Amino acid sequence: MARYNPKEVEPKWRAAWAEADAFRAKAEPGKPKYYVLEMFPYPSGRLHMGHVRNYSLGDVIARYKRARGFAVLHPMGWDAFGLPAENAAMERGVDPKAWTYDNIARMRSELKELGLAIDWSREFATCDVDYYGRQQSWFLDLFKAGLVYRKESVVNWDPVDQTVLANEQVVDGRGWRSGAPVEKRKLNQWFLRITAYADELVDSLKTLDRWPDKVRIMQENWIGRSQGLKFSFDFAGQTPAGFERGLEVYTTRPDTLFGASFVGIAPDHPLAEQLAAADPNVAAFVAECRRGGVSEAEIETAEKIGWHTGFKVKHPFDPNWELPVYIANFILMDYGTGAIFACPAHDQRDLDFARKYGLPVRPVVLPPGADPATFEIGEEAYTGPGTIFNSSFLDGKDVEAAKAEAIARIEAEGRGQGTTIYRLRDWGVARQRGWGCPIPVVHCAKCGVVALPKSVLPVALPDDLEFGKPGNALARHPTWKHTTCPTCGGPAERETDTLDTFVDSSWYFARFTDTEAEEPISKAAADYWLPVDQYIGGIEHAVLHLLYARFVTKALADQGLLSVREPFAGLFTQGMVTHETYRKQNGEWVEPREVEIVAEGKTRRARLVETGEPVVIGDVEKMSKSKRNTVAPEEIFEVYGVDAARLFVLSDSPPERDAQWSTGGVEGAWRFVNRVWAEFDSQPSELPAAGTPPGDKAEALRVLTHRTVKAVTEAVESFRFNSGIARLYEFLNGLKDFPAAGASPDVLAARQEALAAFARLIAPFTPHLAEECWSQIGGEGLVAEAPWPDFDPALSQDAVKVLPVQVNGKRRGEIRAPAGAEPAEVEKMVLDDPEIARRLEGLTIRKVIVVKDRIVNIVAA
RNA sequence: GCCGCCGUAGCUCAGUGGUAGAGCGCAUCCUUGGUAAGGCUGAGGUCGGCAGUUCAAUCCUGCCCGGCGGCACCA
Repeated sequence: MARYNPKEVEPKWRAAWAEADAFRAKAEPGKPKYYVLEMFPYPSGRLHMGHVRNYSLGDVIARYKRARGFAVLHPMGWDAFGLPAENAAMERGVDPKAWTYDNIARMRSELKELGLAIDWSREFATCDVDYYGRQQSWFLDLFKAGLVYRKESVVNWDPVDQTVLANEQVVDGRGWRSGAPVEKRKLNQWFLRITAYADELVDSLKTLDRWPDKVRIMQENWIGRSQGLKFSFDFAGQTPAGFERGLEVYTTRPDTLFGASFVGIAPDHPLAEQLAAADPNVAAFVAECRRGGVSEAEIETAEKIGWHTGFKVKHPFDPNWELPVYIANFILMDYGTGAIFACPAHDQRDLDFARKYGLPVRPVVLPPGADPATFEIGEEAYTGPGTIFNSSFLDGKDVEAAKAEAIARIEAEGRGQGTTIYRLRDWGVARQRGWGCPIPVVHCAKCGVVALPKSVLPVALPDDLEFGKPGNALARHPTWKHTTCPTCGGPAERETDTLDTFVDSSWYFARFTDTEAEEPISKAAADYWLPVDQYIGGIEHAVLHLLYARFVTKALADQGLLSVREPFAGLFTQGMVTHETYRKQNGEWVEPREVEIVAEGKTRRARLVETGEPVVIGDVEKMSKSKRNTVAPEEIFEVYGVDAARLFVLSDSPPERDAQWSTGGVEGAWRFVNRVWAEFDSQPSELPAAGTPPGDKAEALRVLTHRTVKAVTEAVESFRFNSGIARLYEFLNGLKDFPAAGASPDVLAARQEALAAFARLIAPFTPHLAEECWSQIGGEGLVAEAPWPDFDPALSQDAVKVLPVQVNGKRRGEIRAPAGAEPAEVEKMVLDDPEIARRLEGLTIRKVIVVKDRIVNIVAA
């Protein structure tokens, strides 16, 4: 008997797939198409377990859909621009371009080793000039359409990475990559007008029914649409300079206008700045407001503080009612108008503030069932539904009706307007970095900012950028930026900012549909393949990449480059790969490979392989370099083969949850691979002639086979790969009851059927093993090109059912009945059964419940 | 605070309105020409807690407890 040797078997089949060009995507009209895509990797240099999991998941889908007769597109590329290359350049003096392409070469070979059913002919990297040049082309289209603009604004500046960050890239006030506290800087910046699509980005989330709710909710929160009212207060008495037209505020609660107590402005509101310039005390207060931290915890606990400006405004519905104007630290300049009217009774923040400064608290929304005479607000604002009272013409209305009425009244008086506002900001896309896609515009002293004509594209990066020191290598290049203005022919300077790498990844899926096309996107190919039917990646991109890609798709559709308005019809967010952590007594982290686990009874202890020094087993955490709890895929491939690694990572947990890597687990998968092979190896090549009628035993095996096909098919369809694999384990265990040695001809034939199904069922998970097994039993061609097995519904269930019999809900016996037996018939069988009868002695039968093919319950007393 | 997910064997996880399952680990035994291995058998579970619906609840409903994730001074 030959031992299974993945080191020989696996490369052999990869070569066979390449030889057959098995995974080339071909648009075939009349055949249903399926586009499966995993988020493409950043070429950091090494494949990690997260990649193994991500791409194995996608590969299961790709192989399964192919077996199901779909024309499948499953491509691979590289998200190749970005800072790590520049950092490597600075640290090690290498060229970012060479570094990146070297990494790509290494990772490509590692990915190929995984045996993925990928059409490698479509591979590209975003740093290929063929790619980013075409990105510049559609960037110019958006420019022309007014979706790109430049403005001076306060931006997030990452002092470590020395670049601007988009709002989405600032997490808890820190740069998402560097972790450095972000500074505010006023810069000329390039923006993409994502807010023009805010409504559609929210509204069409509803159509993405194959996206996780979680991601849709996160995007909805991020866009943060709210309907409300913008209106102006007139000043009473003294009017500050520049505010002759009043003080504009935004509110979502115009129904509570009669509960107004004061008006608040943000510390960096123009009025506050004006006052601060004139009065050092105000300036000191504003400075104090700014000192507050930016983290959630700090904001949470920050006390509300205010400064009474001395100004007063008139209530819009009662000119004799005057409200004081405060500068308050809890008001944000970059939301709404940076000014609010406060209704303490129905807003907690306003209430905290009002209590502190002794301002009136007047309830105007009466909760259902409350008595208007006695209803009072304590330390908790009432924000629920109710009936408006104490509110003149709004009295008696519910909250929604009162909102509409208040807005109508304000609009009629010309004081303001019902408005929808968003938390979403336009996307700042310029980065002051050299290793990125150049923005195709020039600055001309005479003509200003001039977009280049498409005829001069691509604007390629120079090959001799100098990355040895911090800052923008493109800006300091001696000659690159000097050019001529396409409008006037005079001297001009190229824009030296490059595009955010999220721009690169916002359309790559469309380019994959035809990587040869002259134009950025081949309309015909995109129309055939898009949208991506199944997109797979990490949850960390829920509001970054996934939002940008949706926006760019819509914008490109409006420029006529695409037909779809949503790029990803189905989204799956997979969990992370985790591992136990280990530390020495001195607290130093230790890698799993340096540790051996010893079981002492039921407790596990760890020690260093080298010295035997005891090691503390810590928490299970995401594999990371800092905790040193990583396991290198190539070392696993070397020992157990690729299939065992794939199998384990797919079988360990549901794909959306974290998977915990363990040596024991991968060893279990490896043993499974060997047992599968042994089972196939034991099948004789001489088989009985077809048509041998199956006896009971053969029939039982056929039932097992067909049930397994059904269960695995359903599991794969619903992304429960781990369940599917669990069924395959059970299938293999079940096969042991039907050994080839000494089997009768009919059983041997049933075994052949079982194995033929088995090879095809494991093909998406362990493709190399599947080929070897398929070939062993004389399967035709490659299993990668074989159709998915069908199941016979009649065989996927038993002919004879074992029905448990309960008496008063407790199991008291069982009977065997033909499948589909009628309740009356079953009842008779049960009551005739001597064992059951014994159980019922002395009891009166009240009721007999027969659930067809399931169970019988006798209620007796 | 709001929203979402999770709680089943020692561990990692399947599963189902009716009989509780896999891998790993553990124990017993077998094999010793698959051997830095393989196989047989087995033990181990109030299915987080309480209540409700039901003939019957691990599963449905409600409340509670515990863990994880996202959002949040957004007017």
